[in-house]
Amino acid sequence: MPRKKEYQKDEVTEKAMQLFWKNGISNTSMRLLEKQMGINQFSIYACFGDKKGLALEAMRCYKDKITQSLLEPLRQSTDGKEAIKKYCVDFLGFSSSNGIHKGCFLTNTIDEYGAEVDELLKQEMLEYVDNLKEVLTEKIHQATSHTLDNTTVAHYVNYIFISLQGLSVSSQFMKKQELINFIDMMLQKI
Amino acid sequence: MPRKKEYQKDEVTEKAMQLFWKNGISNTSMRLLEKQMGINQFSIYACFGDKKGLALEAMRCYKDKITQSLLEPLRQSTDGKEAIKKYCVDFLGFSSSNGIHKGCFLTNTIDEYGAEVDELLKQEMLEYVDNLKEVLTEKIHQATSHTLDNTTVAHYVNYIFISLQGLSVSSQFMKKQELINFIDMMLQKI
DNA sequence: CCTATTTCTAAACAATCGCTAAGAAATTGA
DNA sequence: TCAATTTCTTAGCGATTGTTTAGAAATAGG
Repeated sequence: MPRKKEYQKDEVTEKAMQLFWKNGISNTSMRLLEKQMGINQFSIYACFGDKKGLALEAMRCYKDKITQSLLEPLRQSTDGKEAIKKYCVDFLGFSSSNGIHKGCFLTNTIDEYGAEVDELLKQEMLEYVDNLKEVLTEKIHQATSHTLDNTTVAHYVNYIFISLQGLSVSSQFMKKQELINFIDMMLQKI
Repeated sequence: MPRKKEYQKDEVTEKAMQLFWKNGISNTSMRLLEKQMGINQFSIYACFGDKKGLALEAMRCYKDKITQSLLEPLRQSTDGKEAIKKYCVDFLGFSSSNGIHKGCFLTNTIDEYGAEVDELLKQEMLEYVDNLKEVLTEKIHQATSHTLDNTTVAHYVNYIFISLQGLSVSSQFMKKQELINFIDMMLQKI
C-alpha cells in the first residue's frame, strides 16, 4: 500500500555512526548527517525520532561493530594474555582506519558529555563496558597459572580498562610505536 | 585619557578557562562566557580578538595553574617514584574539584578536536607535554638505582603519560578507589 | 570646560542549529 | 482507475551561534 523506502536503516545508521565517532555528537549537524547519510532530514526524523534517537542507534551500531571485530574474538580465544594484547593492538587499528584517528566512540562520548551524558546513551555504553570487563575477567584467569582472588582480578580488569581509555585518547596524536610500547609495558605485570 | 577597564584580564581569563575546561571549547557559547566572565561580548572581543584567542589564553591559564599546582612540586621533589605517585593522585584531585569531574583540559581538548586542533592551541598544549615528559624523565632516573638507557626511560615516560590520559577520562565516571588502584598498579613496574 | 580616546551598553548582523509543516511523488489494495 | 497510505522534496520555523555596529558613558590632557 505505501510507498517504499529508498534507503536501508542499518546502512544510514552506519554512516551516521561514522560521523558521530569522528566529530563527536554535538559537533555533527543534521545538515551534515543528511548529506552523508544520503537521505533528507525528514526521513531521518521519521526513522529515528530526533538527533538523540539517531545518536542512540549509532551507538548501538558501534557496539555491534566493535563487539564483532574485537570482543568476540577475545571471548573465543584461549591464550589469555596474548589474547588481551591482541585486543589492545586491534583496538588501535579499529580506532584509526585509513589514516583518520578517531579514538574510541565510547571514550569520546564520555569525554564529550562527562557525567551529564543522556541516560539511555549511558546505559548503552555501560552495557559494552560490562561485557568487556566480564570477558577480561575470564582472560585474566586464563592468563595466570595460580588462582587469583576476585578483588585482585577486578583490579587487573580496571587497570586494563583505564589503560584502554588512555590508548583511545593518545591514539589520536601519538606514534603507533609509542602506543605499542605502552601495550607491552602495560601487560608485563599480568 | 581613556576610560578605565572595569575588569582584570587574568581574572576573566580564569573564569573562561573554567568553562572551557568543564564544557569543552565548542560547547561553550559566547553568551555563557559573557555571563560567567562578568563582562559583555564587546569587551571579550576587544580583549581577546575572537573566541579562538580566548581559548588560547584560557589554555595558557590552565597550563600556568597545573604547572604551579602539580608540575613544579614534582620537579622540586627528590624521592622519584613517590613523587610520581603524588603527581598522579594530585592530578585526580586537580581534575575534579568540589564534586565536578572535568578531567584534564589538555586531554579533553585533544579528544574534542583530534588531529584537527588549531595549530597555536596545539603548540601551547605540546609545550606542557614536553615539560611534563622532561620532569618525568628526571624522576624516573631518580626512582631507579641502576642506570637506565635513554630508550627505556622514554618508554617509562610514555607509559606514564598515556596512563595519565586514561586517568583523565575515567576520572569523569569511575570511583576514586578504582583510580587509586590503577595508579598503584601502574607504578608497580617502575 | 572641551575634546580626544577608550570602554561600556544594547541591538542586531548573517549563518547555522535542531526540527517541522505543506504538498508532491510513489506504491498498493479495491 | 481511484483512493488510501507512506515517503519524498522544499521551504521555513524559532532559537542560538560567533561576531560586529552604533552610540552612550567615562576618563584623561589641554
